[in-house]
Amino acid sequence: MAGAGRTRDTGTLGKLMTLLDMVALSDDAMRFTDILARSDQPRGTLHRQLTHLVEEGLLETDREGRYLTGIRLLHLASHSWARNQFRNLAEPHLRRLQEQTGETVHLGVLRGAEVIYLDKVEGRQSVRMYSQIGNASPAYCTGVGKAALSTLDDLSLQRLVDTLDFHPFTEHTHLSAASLLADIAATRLRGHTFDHEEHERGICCVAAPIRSADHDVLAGVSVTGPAYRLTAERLEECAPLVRAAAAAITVDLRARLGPRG
Amino acid sequence: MAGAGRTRDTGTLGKLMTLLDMVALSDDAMRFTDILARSDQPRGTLHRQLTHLVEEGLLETDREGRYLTGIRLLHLASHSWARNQFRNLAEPHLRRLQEQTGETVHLGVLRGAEVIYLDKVEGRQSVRMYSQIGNASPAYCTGVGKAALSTLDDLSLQRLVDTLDFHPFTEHTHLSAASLLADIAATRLRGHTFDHEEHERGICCVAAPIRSADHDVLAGVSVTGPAYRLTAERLEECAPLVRAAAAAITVDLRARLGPRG
DNA sequence: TCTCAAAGTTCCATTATCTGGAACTGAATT
DNA sequence: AATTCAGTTCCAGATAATGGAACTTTGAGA
Repeated sequence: MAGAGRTRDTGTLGKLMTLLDMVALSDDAMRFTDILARSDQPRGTLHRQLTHLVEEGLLETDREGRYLTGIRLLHLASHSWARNQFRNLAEPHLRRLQEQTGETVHLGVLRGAEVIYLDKVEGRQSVRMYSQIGNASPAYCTGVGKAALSTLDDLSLQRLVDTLDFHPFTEHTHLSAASLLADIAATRLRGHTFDHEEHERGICCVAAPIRSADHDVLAGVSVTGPAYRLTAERLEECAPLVRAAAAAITVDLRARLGPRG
Repeated sequence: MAGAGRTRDTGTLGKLMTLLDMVALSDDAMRFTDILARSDQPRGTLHRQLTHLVEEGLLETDREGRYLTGIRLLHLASHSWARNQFRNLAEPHLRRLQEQTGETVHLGVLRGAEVIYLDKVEGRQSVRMYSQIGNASPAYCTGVGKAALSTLDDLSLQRLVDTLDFHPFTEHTHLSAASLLADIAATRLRGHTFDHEEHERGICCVAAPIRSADHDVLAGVSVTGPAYRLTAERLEECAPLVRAAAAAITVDLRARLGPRG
C-alpha cells in the first residue's frame, strides 16, 4: 500500500523486524528455506537472526523446525491494548452505539494513509472480536478512514492524497483523488460519511470523525453491516447516532487529555 | 517468577526487548528519565535505543515526549493470534462449554512453569475478552496450569517442580512440592483439577488437560467464576463438561496435526 | 541399504553497528 | 541573568553482526 512509509531495513533492529513481519504476517508457518528465498540475507546470517528472534520469544519453531509467531508478541500487545487510554475511554460509547443500532461498531485510528482498527463491538451472536483488531486497511475506501481524513486540514489532506494509488477493491471504490476529495468535502458538511461497498462487496457502513483538540488523535467510529440490512435509509437513521457517539468520545477525549495538553 | 528462564540481556535485540518490555508492560506512558532510572544504560545509549524502537513502530511518543507502546505490536500480534491453529480449532469447543455452563471459559498453554492464556470466552454480559489474553500466570496455582502439568511424565514434572519457588498468593496456594504433586496425582486419576481460590481470592475453577499425540501442545481448558457461585457441588457438575470439551479439543488436535506429525 | 542432493547449522576473520562519556541545546526555575 | 534539569548529539573505541565456507543432518531415489 502507498504512503505508510516503510521503515528502513538498516540497523540490526530494522532487519530483524523485517524478518518478524514476514513470518508473523504470513498465513502459514515458514520453513528456513522459504524465509531464505524471500529475504536477501546469506544463509548463515539469516540463521543467526532467526535464532535471536526465537531466543527472545518473538518467534517460535514447531517440531518440524518451521517458524511461527511467538507468544511474547501476544503478551506485549494484549497488555498495551488493555491499557490504551483512547480505547478505554471510547469503549462505553462504542458499546452504547452497538446497543442502539444492533450492528457491529468499529473504532479506528489513522496512521499515515491507513486505518488501524483499535476496537470492535459486535452484537450478541458473535464474540469474535480480536479478529479484526490491529488490522490495517486503506483509509480512502473505508468509512472510518474517510471520516478520519475529513478532519485533516486541506494541505495535509492534499499531501496525503497525492501519495495514494487507488486500487479497485470493488466497483464502488474511489479511483481518483477528485472523487475521494469530493466525498470528503461532503463528509465535512454532513459530519458523517458512508461506505457503500467500497472496500468489500456486500458491506456498508456509516462513520463519523473523532479529533482531539490538538490533532493528536485522528480517528473514526463506524456502524458496519451487510448491505441487505444496512440500506441507504437505515444508514441515514444510524448517522445521527454515530455522530453523537463520535462527539461524546471527542468530548471525553478533550476532558481527559485537554487539561494537560 | 521461577522457571521461565528470562532471556539474556546481551545482544542488541535482547537489550531492546528488555526496554520494550519495560515500557509496554508499564501501566503508564514513561518519560525518558523514568526509563533511564529503571535501566542501567547510559543516557546516550538509551536515547538511541528508544529512537530505534520508535522508528520501527514498536514504541511511540505522545506529544509530551513520553514513550508508550506502538501500534505495530498490536498489528503483528492480532494477525498471529487470529491465525493460530490451536486456538482456532479449540474455539468452537470453548464456546459450547461456555454455553453449557454459563461461566467464563479459558484456554491456556504451558510455557515452562507458566501458563499463558490463549483465549477466553465470557457470557453475554461482558465482551471484555482480550484483557487476559496473552497474560502469564504460574502454572502451580491455576487450574489450567495444574491440568497441563498433569500431562507431563514424572521425570519432566519433577524437574519442573524442582525449579519452582512457591509464593502464597492466597491462603490456599500450594506451598510445597509435595502438596502440589499430590494434587497433580489426584488430577491424573480424576481427569480434572480444581482451583479453590489458590491464585486469587474469591475465584474458583475446574480444568481439564489437553495434550497432543506427540506432546507438542500442553494445554488446559477451564471453567472459572466467583466462589459464591461456583461452589464445590457446582464445580463437580461442571467437571464432566470440562473433561468432554478437553477431550473433544484433543481429538480435533490429533486429527489436524496427527497425519503430519 | 547406500548414495547424493538439499536443508539446516556452525565457525571465525572481517566489518558494520552499537556503546558511552562528554559536550551541547533548550526549557523551566530562581 | 544564572542555574538546574531534561533531552539530544557526537565520535573514538568496544562489541556484536556479517557472510563465505565448511560441516552435519535429512530425506528421496537407486
